[in-house]
Amino acid sequence: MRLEKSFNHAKYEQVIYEKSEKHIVATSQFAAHSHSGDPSSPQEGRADATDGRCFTITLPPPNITGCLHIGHAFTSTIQDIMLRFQRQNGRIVFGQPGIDHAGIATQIIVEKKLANEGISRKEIGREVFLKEVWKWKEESGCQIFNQLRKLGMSVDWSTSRFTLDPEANAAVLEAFVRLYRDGLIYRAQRIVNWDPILKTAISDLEVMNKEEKGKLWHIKYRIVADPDKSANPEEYIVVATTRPETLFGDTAVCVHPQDQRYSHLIGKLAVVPLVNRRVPIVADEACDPQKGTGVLKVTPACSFEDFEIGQRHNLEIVEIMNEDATLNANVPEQFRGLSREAARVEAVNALSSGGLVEKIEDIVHSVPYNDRSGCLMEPRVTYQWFLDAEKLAGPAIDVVEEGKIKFIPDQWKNTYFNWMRNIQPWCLSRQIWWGHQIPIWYAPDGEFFCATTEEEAAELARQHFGRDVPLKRDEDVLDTWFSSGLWPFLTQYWPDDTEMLRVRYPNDMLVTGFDIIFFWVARMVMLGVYFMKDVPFREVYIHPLIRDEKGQKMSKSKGNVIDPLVLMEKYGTDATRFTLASLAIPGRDIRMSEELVENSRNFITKIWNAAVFLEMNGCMLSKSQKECDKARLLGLNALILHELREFMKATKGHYDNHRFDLVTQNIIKFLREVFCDVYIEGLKVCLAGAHAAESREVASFVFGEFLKVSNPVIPFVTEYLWEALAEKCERGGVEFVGEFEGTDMLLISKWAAIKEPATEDEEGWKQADLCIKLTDEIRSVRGLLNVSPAAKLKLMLKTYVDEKAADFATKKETLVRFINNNANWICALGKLSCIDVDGEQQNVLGLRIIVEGWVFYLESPPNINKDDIVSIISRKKEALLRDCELLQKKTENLAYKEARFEQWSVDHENLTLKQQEIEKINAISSELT
RNA sequence: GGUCACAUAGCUCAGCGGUAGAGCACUGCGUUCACAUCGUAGGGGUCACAGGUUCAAAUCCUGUUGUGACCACCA
Repeated sequence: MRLEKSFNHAKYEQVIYEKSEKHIVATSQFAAHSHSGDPSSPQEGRADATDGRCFTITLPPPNITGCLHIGHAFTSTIQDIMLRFQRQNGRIVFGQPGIDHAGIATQIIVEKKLANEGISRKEIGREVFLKEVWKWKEESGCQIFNQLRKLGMSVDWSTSRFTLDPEANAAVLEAFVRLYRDGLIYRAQRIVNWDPILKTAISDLEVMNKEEKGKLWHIKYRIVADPDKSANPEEYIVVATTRPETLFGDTAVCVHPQDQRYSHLIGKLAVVPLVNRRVPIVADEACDPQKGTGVLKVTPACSFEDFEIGQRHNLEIVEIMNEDATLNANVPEQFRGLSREAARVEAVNALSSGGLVEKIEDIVHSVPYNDRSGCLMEPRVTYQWFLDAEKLAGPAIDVVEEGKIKFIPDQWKNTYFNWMRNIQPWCLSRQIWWGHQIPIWYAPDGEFFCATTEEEAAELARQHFGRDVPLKRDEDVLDTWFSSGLWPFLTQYWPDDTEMLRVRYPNDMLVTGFDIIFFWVARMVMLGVYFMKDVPFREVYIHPLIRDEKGQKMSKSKGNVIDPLVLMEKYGTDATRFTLASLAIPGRDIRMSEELVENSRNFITKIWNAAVFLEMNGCMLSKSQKECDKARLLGLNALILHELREFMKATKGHYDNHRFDLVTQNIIKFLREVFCDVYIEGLKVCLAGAHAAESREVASFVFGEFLKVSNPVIPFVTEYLWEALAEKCERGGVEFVGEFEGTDMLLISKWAAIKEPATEDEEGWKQADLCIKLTDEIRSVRGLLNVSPAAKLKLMLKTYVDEKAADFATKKETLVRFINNNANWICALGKLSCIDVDGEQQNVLGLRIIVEGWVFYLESPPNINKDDIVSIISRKKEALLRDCELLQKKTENLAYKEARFEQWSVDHENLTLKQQEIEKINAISSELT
């Protein structure tokens, strides 16, 4: 015996992966459409029906800061299943691996690391700092690739790209320059979300609003009725604010135009306390009369809404914050240099002592934080580079509306549309160092030039000024998502018109989480359609979020993270992948627990044990197996081939529809309930008899196909068994261990053709199916009566419910012949001593088993009393009566008969049969009593 | 405030017009040699509620209630 007790994943996964790699590389060669005709060519027989196009997935590039977490494992498993399924079915497949430089995240980490060594970024300067980041990237950047290998990702790692490699950098700058020259990128002074600790602008998308307790200060602003006179101390307007420290930047007071309470004040001036600035009282729809006092203080430099009001009313912008959110020189001296928190306290004190605070209210409001750094945001007016996203959004909406990109599940397109239709200018610049530096050069007078290289910029400057001027490059870098947005074509060496770009773009599929739709999916569509004139991918599979078993988000601080690396160590990669696949239900958050992985491991052991059985009985797999439509003599074999056909058809459908949860369900059901419980159990008595050779052949074939079908989900154990049970391995006593050769791997094996069976074969599986139902009934009865499996009972075929039917004699002859030919396994499954098909003797105390109209007597087991039998019979009768009632109602429905006659007929026939069964049972019951 | 989901067995979830399904949990029986990481038999649900469409609704539509997510929101 060569197979061990169970699959030793620790020992073989890596070996198998290494053996797979050459096939993975060979099947992902992009030049598939130029068939060489060379039989040794790895693409032979591939790629074909798809005009030579690759099945391509661009894998979402993980951050260089990243370590494989359960979310990566999930999304990667889904993608790898897709790749493996397509590969098995003969296509060239390509998964584009890569890593993202993750600007802000990486800079934070390296800065912290350096800070621990007592080095500050500012001190060492940009160049040295960047060297440090690259050094750090080389040291720790690629560990996630090894983790993905361990997960079995079947991609050609030599094609990996980094978002900041030289070619990527050139492409990103090229994209920027083109967009700039097309008038879509501009520099503007606008209000942005500013992180005062990182000292950079960040994206709206990275801002998380948190509900917090806060205070609403009601502050009196005196009114100046006549600009030539001073304010009347008795006349004032009360504004309500949560941020009194920003009043130093107030340049207006705003009320709603229809608000009766304040209409008389519109056009007059108000005096901002503490700074004594006279500001206009303006009317604007943005002011909500219901909120606060209905009066808004307008600080264009400190609030998005105020900034817009300021634009509408042409208000002055008074900046009051430094880049670290301390107050600047534009505030009265006593407040300068204070932090915003301290300034708030001081401002409120000053206002209170002046009697200007009318009321302080406790409220709950939402406050914006940087999701990444956790820092409270400070809106600030700064110069930034913007992309006019609105212009790109139109076409990006169209392609989804036209169905050129399909979201799975479909409803996510609403989220996409919603965002696209309200799109804001995309702030591209970040005030950090790690990333693609913006390709803009400034002349001393502030004039700037956009070019991909410094030389080109210098040339532009020369043309502009008529002489050489010193140029200084913009210090800022681009938002990380800008390069990500170019990723599907950038990775194929755009802007060069490469063959791989033509073959791989558009991608077939993108797999990602819903949290990335705005950040990434939307940007790829906008930029892809813009630069490539075609969608970046045809389908977007949005997978759910993995939560813990209680439905909570996993987080390190909660300590509820499930580490996929631990799972893979403990239960094996196959068990981990199988579990993740079984959870891949589109559209709903999912709950994950270690227990589920344990169950999967147990199931894999079940597969293993089936293999052990086959091996023990000399059922060796033939690697040349091609189809499953041969007629078989033994009914059990016909049945399993039929079941295999159904299994393959259904599972292929689920793979095609990306329903991997249903794929795993099918795999479990087939292996457990069909292959093990029925087929192997029956086979045990058939391997010695007349049909032994046929049975070995069929068993091997079916199990081999099962391994193929399961391989995309559980590649390692299936690959191992495929080789371990292969005919050629049956070498004189050579120990298999460590000899995994990896030839003719499942990885590249096509499934057998699924053909409809010949008629005589169909008869075979139908009869066999009847007998399976019969043995199920027998087992059920035995279970209810607690009859020991050791007690073999005799079964007699008594009669058919409708003996008067014209084809009764033929039917009976067929069944009798079948039972005679297949008695051994039927007896084995039903724990019978024999089946008497003449059935003339009657045992009044026998149990009646009725299946599809056939009535059998089961010899009554010893020590069984009549009451038990009566009770079983009456239960059966009750069930039949319930069925009849429903069927009666249905068949009496004339509209139903008219609308769906075929189905009605089936129901009607069924009803007749069941009614006859009830009559039989009634007769039997009267015999008993 | 806007949008989108979701409510089915004790738990986690499939099913999405034609007699309610799985896994786990639970109960009985069982180590008969592929498998105790197991086998075998079984119990358990008026499919949130109310209307409507239909010959027929868990399934389609409308509303109600509850839950969740996302977007907007620093008065």
